[in-house]
Amino acid sequence: MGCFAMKILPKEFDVLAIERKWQRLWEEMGIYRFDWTDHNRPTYSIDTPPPYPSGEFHMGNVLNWTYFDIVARYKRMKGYNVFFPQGWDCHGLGIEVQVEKEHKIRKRDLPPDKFRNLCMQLVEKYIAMMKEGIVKLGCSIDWTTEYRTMDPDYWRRTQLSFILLYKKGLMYRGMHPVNWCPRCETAIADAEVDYEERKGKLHYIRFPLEDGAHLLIATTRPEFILACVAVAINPTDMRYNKYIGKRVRVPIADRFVEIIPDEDVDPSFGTGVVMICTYGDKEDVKTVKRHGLTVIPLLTDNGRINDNGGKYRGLTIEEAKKAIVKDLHDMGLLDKIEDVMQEVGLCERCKTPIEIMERKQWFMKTRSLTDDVVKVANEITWYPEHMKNRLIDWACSLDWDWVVSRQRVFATPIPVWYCKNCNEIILAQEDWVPIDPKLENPKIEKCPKCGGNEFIPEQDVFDTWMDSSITCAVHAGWPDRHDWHRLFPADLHPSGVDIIRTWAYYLVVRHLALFGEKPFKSCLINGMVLGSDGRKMSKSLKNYVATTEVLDKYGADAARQWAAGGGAIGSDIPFRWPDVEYGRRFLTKLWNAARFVSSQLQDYTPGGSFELQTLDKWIISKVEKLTKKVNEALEKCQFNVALEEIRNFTWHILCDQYLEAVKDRLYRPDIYGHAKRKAAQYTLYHVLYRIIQLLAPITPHITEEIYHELYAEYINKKSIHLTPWPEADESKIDEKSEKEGDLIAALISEIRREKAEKRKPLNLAIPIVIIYAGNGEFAEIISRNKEDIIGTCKISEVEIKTGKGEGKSISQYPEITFVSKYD
RNA sequence: GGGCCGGUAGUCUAGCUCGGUUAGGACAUCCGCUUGACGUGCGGAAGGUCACCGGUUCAAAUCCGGUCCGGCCCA
Repeated sequence: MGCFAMKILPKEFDVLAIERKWQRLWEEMGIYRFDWTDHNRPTYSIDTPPPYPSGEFHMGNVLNWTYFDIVARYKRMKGYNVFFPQGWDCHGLGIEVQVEKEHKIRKRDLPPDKFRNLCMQLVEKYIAMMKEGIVKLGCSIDWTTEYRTMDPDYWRRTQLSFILLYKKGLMYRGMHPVNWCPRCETAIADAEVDYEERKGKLHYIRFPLEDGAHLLIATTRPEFILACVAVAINPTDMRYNKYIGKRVRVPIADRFVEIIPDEDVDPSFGTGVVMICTYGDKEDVKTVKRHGLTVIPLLTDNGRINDNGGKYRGLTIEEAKKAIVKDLHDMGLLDKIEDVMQEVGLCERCKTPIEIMERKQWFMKTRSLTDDVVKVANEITWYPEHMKNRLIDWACSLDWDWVVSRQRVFATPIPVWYCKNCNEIILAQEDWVPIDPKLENPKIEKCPKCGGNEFIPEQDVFDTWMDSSITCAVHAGWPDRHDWHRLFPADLHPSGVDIIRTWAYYLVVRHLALFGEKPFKSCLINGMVLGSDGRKMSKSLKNYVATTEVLDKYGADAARQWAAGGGAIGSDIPFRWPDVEYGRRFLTKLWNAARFVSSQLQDYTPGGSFELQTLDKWIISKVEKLTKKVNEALEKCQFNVALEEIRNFTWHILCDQYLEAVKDRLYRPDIYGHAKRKAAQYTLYHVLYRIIQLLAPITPHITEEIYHELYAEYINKKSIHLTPWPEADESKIDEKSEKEGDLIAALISEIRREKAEKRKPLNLAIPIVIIYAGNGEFAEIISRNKEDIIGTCKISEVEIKTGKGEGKSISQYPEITFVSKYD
């Protein structure tokens, strides 16, 4: 090994410039690309959730991306061939709603391809913004994998997966009640419904019995009286069960319906008598199904009363409610109106109250897979573990199959036609996709059933989750690569605590249905980012902090420390400027420590002979233990633990204690000898290298910069992120030296502390220090290490006595005391 | 109503899995110091009934039961 020249780090360093430089160089070097040709290293694949580009890359994204970028970098250094893709989940109602607002149009006002183009333009704008955020955060993404779900090459896969599931009998078309947004005019899934507590009104209405008496029913939705198909009471309710089987007349609708028993009726709510309508709420759906009642559709797609509403036809729901309440009142059938709190289902995207409607829709048979979902959820490793309950609880609570069709525009087309003559479903063949049935006919001459040759394209499109719930297979290369099982199941799926019921659930159910396998082996959950006031961060609460504000002020390495250290994974993390500032101060501290090392190692060459001193062995032993702890923490995704260990070690053990203690040895080899200087150089060289390696996954930029200035030439890897991850070397763990070193460090601190307390400058020489070691063993240790003590504390003359004596005692070592004489 | 999570100095948080240090840290506050890496620093001080009640134990922030409060998700 020849001489190598370590550069002296400059005093000033521009964090943002360093970060931008490495972000550019990493991409140029292509060091984060997955190597398909490498069959030696084990693979590690991350199922990066493609974000929905509908705004900027916010602090919630920062938290999430930091988490799995740490994992990616850690695994890469551990020797894995890491696959870290990035896509964009483009389709969806959110973008459509934004385009409608921005251009003040409705989706039906334009031809579908024109509307689609407006959506794509908006998505591209947001992708550019979010991509900039991801790059600025320093994520080690393989950008050659970038994809957009709105590209036909992606929807080819969505369509293919549909065809395969249809052939397996897991997709069907049918009339079933679905959640319907009357503003967006589309079906939506359970997962897309938000619930909000609102004040409603409970109307008490008289329903005449045939014998002239009447039953008083209570309802929050009197307008649905038009679609009343039965009146239900609890069979155990002694007040009413004599009426079971009798008929009542429905006012307004002027029709007789049966009084039926239903155990779900709560006798204590309202009057204990409820009207069953098609459909006022989800309960109605169950009751109608249980009793085989007829369905009277009442609403049009845009939420107005339809032909079944008689004279109320054409009114909006609200208008109809008003009119009907008035008419009931005029007829003397309205007893009273009370305020009541009720849960209202809202469209997640536009906050319009949803309705329940029956339309022909496509469904996936998800409920038949629930047992398998539960089984797989138990096989997956969850970080933190209790999060698996969320998936299991959700899967078991689903009442309905997943409605996968949407009456929208900006989405993957459902690759199906219907024979105009016999209504036969014509499913696209596997080699026809991607295909938009609205633009192309099926590639067959005639209907296989009736021979008809005219086809009606399916107008509906897929739920966006149909695109994003096959990413594990798509990332792995399905269906184009024969070897896609190399990366499937994915090793890690990262997810937010709020989307376990959607993203994680749909991924599991789709991949199970398609391939009979779990999509990912482990699932890493991030909590929500809260504002500094402790509430969920949001623009409307005015506690929002933009990512660029943070990154441009303190840089990515500081922001990543907030994300990694702000709290445990899975728990909500408040955004705190002080955390980011502390992160930045740590970077400065690390830089200065590295600068000191670089200045002291100018003449250092690895090799040669020297003997490690107690404090050298002490810190080397401690850094091995640190390595062990960081390894254990990262294996469990305890990023906050790992970061805290490294920071405390760096700041206090290395900087405050070791560096101070060896300065004199480094500065004055003429007194202490060159071998002892070299021992300190060797120690600094190794300890600093170990620290920047352990820190590299969390703060990738500054560690890369220090690596290149100090180590690259010798280590001979073009990036610290390509160096092999350090494993703890047990042979260097040396309890005896640690014990001795702890004593020396404590003694030094105490002498310096006393000097400070006496208001003396630290560099002032102390003429005499007398140490009473308390026993022979301590005396021996202290005398063996007295040079470090003398040098660090600037002591002219030290006397070490074996017995107990007067003076100030040393914290943790009550038997040791010392006296400093300044006069 | 159900499930899950949480309640630790002025604020935020670690520790709780597997009981035993003086309950660790950050920010803020106060006092002191220009020290041949760093004043973006260093040294020091003050600040806590670990929500409450009970149990297990030689020993509980940690384990168990209950209560109260908050959050999230669901009905």
